[in-house]
Amino acid sequence: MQLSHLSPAALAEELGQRLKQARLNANITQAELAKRAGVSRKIVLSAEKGQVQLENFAALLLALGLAEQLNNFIPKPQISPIQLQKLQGKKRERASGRRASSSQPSGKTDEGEPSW
Amino acid sequence: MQLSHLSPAALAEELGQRLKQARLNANITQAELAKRAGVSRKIVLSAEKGQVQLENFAALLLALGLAEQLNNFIPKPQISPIQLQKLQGKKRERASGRRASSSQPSGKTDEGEPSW
DNA sequence: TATTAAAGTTCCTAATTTTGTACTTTATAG
DNA sequence: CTATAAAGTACAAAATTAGGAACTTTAATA
Repeated sequence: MQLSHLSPAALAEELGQRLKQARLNANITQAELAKRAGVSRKIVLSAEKGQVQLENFAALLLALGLAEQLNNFIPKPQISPIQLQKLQGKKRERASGRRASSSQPSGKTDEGEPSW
Repeated sequence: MQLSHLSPAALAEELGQRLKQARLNANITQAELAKRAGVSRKIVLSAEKGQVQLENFAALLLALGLAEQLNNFIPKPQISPIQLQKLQGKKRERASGRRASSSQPSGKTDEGEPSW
């Protein structure tokens, strides 16, 4: 499945469905999960539709024992190669962006180096 | 890092920080990311603190090209072994829970089979 | 097929988030 | 060190979500 081709809403919904499947695999009810996660049943209900606050979603993942898997998702931030190059000592805390050196206020603002 | 030992709030916050690091690695500003994702800059700001609606978080992931990685996180739901056993034909849409067969309305409600 | 508990819907209120603009602080290029 | 743009804060209004209880629908067991 191509998650990257989905709309934000569709992607959130997909995540909700996967959460639901995980709950069913564990064979626990929405009410039980809600209790374990310390949230209302309504949260579980809407979370499975993809409409939740990240923190509540996190609570549900924890309650289902799925938290560790998040490491595979967004791995602990690594300094990108491009940065390693530029940065001498300290780590970046802001995006760079070219200076208004003198003239040529070209249209494009970014898109210099692709991500990582 | 032991994500499973964190509180829901702390876990959400950790995810926000990782999102931020990913943005910095791509070297784009909050404003740029907001524009690309079609959300307000404030969303980016609070998302990096872990306070966002899942859908907005999804929008940011998409804008950063991190969506595919979600497959590693909550993999496409698989039917659990326990289910494969029980289910003959159709797939489960509700958690089971024992019936009130006759008497013994014991205290415990679930916790029969551990997850998967 | 009948029973019954899980899941989904509804309503109103309370709480929180999101928007948008403006201003302050601060990292970083030069 | 200085200039400047990125990041963070603040505030009021608008929008959305969350809480809680009650009620309806429906999957799954026996």
